[in-house]
Amino acid sequence: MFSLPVISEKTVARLALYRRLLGDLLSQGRRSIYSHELAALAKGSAAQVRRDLMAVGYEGSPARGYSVEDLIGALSRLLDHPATQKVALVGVGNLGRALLSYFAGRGSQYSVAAAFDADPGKVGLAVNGCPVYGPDRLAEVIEREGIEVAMVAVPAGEAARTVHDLCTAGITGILNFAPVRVWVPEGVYIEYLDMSMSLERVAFFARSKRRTSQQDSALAK
Amino acid sequence: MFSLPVISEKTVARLALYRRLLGDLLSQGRRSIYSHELAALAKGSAAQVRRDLMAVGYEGSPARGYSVEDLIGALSRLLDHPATQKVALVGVGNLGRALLSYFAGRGSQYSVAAAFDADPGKVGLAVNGCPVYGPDRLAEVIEREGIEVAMVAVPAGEAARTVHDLCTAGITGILNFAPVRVWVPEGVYIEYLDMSMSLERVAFFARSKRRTSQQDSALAK
DNA sequence: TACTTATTGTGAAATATTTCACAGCGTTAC
DNA sequence: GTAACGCTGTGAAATATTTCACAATAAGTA
Ligand SMILES: NC(=O)c1ccc[n+]([C@@H]2O[C@H](COP(=O)([O-])OP(=O)(O)OC[C@H]3O[C@@H](n4cnc5c(N)ncnc54)[C@H](O)[C@@H]3O)[C@@H](O)[C@H]2O)c1
Ligand SMILES: NC(=O)c1ccc[n+]([C@@H]2O[C@H](COP(=O)([O-])OP(=O)(O)OC[C@H]3O[C@@H](n4cnc5c(N)ncnc54)[C@H](O)[C@@H]3O)[C@@H](O)[C@H]2O)c1
Repeated sequence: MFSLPVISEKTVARLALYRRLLGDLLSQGRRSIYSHELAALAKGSAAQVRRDLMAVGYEGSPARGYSVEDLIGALSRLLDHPATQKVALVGVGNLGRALLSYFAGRGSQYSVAAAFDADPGKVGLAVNGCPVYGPDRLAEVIEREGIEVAMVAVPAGEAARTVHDLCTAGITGILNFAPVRVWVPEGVYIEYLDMSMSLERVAFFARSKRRTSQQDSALAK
Repeated sequence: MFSLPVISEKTVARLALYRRLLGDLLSQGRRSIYSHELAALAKGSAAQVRRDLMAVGYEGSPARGYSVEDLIGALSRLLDHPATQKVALVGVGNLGRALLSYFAGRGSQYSVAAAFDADPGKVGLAVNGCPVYGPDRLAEVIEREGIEVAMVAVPAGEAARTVHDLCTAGITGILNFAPVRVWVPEGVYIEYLDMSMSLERVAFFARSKRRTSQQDSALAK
């Protein structure tokens, strides 16, 4: 039993990416892989891959590299909850429905066990197999199901209240799709997934790319 | 006419956030703001805000801070295209439809001018005011509309082909929602918006939070 | 067996990012 | 008028992250 070496947010993001890439590789029948190969897939450097994997505790062999299967296992032990983790969704609108279909579809580590919506017409339905409750039952259902992580897809004006209620109900991790920053207490991790800001970033760098690179001919192939 | 001081990806992300926060502020009637106030909203430091704003070229006054309105203008001149920018969407499924409703709804800088889907039953429809074309018309429509940025929401297996076609059609910025890494030529900027990886990150840090902090009582309020 | 080769794990260097700290400057108060 | 205040812009220090470089090592070869 030893304390985690404090893994940086950036490293966790890359470890999750490695696992995804390794999963593809495994399904293609690949048994082992070298750091420089994984680096090429992840668009990073071999040294970075090795450095990141130090945090995981899994060791490869100089001759064979890393066992794809074992490395996925080691990453999963680090990244995943021991049991399949239940997730809540608040806001079953256009985005919420897409999320339900996405997370229902795949045999994922995560299952959306409860959804909440203020629209009485939606309460009581089951969307993609997930029951929809009224927001008044938030605390009760979250406690009963043992849910610790939630996704927020309510209108921007409702997000602050929703996030506060989730924190009160004992949630410790929140993925917020509403384009507003909200306060959370110590001990709660919140991440913002803001699609328009992503699009702004893409548009910005698209323009600077265009300005600085003439070699679009690389496409010729 | 002077060359941009090469703004880092992280800085651009924060500048976009500042603009969003300033927009909220402006609509609340706020006229000016100090770096430490903006920092508090953005969960950063005052020094970081000032450093970031150096890249924008806008200067505040020691007495009044920054004019909210003028700063939004300066950020927009840096971040935005001179004209409202047209965006393409490929894949009008569950996620694609949500995106169309989202970007149609707001008087955004970005307008989704064309959508593409392989399903013949969807071709010819207008979803949220956006026409849906067949994938065979990708190059033609993108050229005609002068589109430079695209969002990809097709199934994972189709993403590589779709991205390649977009690059060939002259797109220089791509926001990819499909959970696969794909190759793009020099001169094209691609960003991955991977929701399951975001959720994994949230679940991971939710657990480490829980382990390290007892002061959930901060919620008491 | 001994030699060759290619890779890993990691200390140390290099680089990128963030924070510190303070000179300089409008504004306000007297 | 001028002193005091609290801010901005920025060089320099501190910190975080990435890359370099190499000893250690396992496998293949003869
Ligand atoms: N649609 C997208 O693709 C998209 C993209 C990026 C961001 N977003 C953001 O995600 C959020 C949801 O977007 P949407 O398009 O699904 O909106 P939507 O209006 O279609 O859905 C919002 C849902 O939230 C429910 N709701 C409202 N208040 C609630 C409350 N207090 N508790 C529980 N449920 C409540 C409504 O009944 C509705 O079903 C918005 O903040 C939006 O800005 C959406
Ligand atoms: N639904 C979500 O909330 C969600 C969340 C995260 C990621 N994603 C990813 O986004 C992508 C789309 O998800 P979805 O739920 O909308 O799937 P979906 O199956 O509902 O929609 C996919 C759409 O793409 C179209 N399509 C297929 N091949 C095409 C091609 N070659 N050219 C143009 N159109 C094509 C299909 O006709 C369909 O309309 C997937 O890669 C998925 O993994 C979805």
